[in-house]
Amino acid sequence: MPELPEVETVRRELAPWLAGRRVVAARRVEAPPGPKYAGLEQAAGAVILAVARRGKFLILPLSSGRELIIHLGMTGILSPNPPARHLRVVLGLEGGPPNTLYFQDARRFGRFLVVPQGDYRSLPTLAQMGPEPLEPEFNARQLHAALACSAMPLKSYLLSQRPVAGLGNIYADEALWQSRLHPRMPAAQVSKRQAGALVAAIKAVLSASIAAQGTTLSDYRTVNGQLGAFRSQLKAYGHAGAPCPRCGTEIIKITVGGRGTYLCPRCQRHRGSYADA
DNA sequence: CGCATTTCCTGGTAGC
DNA sequence: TGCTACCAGGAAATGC
Repeated sequence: MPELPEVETVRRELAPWLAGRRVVAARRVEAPPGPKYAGLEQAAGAVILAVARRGKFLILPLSSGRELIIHLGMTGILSPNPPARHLRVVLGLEGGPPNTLYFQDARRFGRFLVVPQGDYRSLPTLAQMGPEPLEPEFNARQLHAALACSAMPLKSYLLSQRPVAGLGNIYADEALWQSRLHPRMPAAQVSKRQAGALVAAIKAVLSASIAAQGTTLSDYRTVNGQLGAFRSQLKAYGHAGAPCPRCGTEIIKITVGGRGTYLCPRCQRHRGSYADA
């Protein structure tokens, strides 16, 4: 599932290819009209000025004063080669090959739409998004203050994208394991010191995954069609029944906010009554 | 307003 | 083998 490291990997591959190119055609394929592809056709005729990223969203400013917004959802794949199935969008580009961008999305959770620059009224998560985790603005002071105003379980609040951008189920679990924090701990109970540990863990795990071109569990591919190699470095996610790499206790799987959640019940304890089952 | 629940969608897999 | 049932999950919509 594409989270920040996967989207950043895709962004780095797309940028040298797409920046400065004019879009000559933009059309939906095998996908019903709707908000997930709103205004897509408006991309035609405009030049792509840059390929940026905010959290898990790709943002491509256009010369027309609008922005092309792409979210890969769970199974979205961008490629210069046509997919065998589940093609949703084709973007034709001016100039020599490769000059076609294909968007494949089996489960249709992805988005590919055009909005006026900065107008994120149809994208509330993007509009309320917290700081980029790899920027200096994301630090212990900032995170501690952001967490202080939420009664949600820590992991659930991280997934909301409001305290920090870009974390999904995999990297939230990995960062919480690394910083030894329990995912069910109320966000507001995180101390300044714990916030510092969590900031360091988030920066470390995301940086390491970007260096490995992300994590492929099943669907994710880079634009070049390669697999992300970070899977072998996961410590907690997907490791139920395996020994914790730090203490040897069995990693367990619980549900937090409806999401499958992996943790070490020994390393990630906290005061209070948050049972692990 | 804030948080919880439901919805979208289909490949993969467990169970029979 | 082939069928049904159910799970996975990011973000939006809906409910309370």
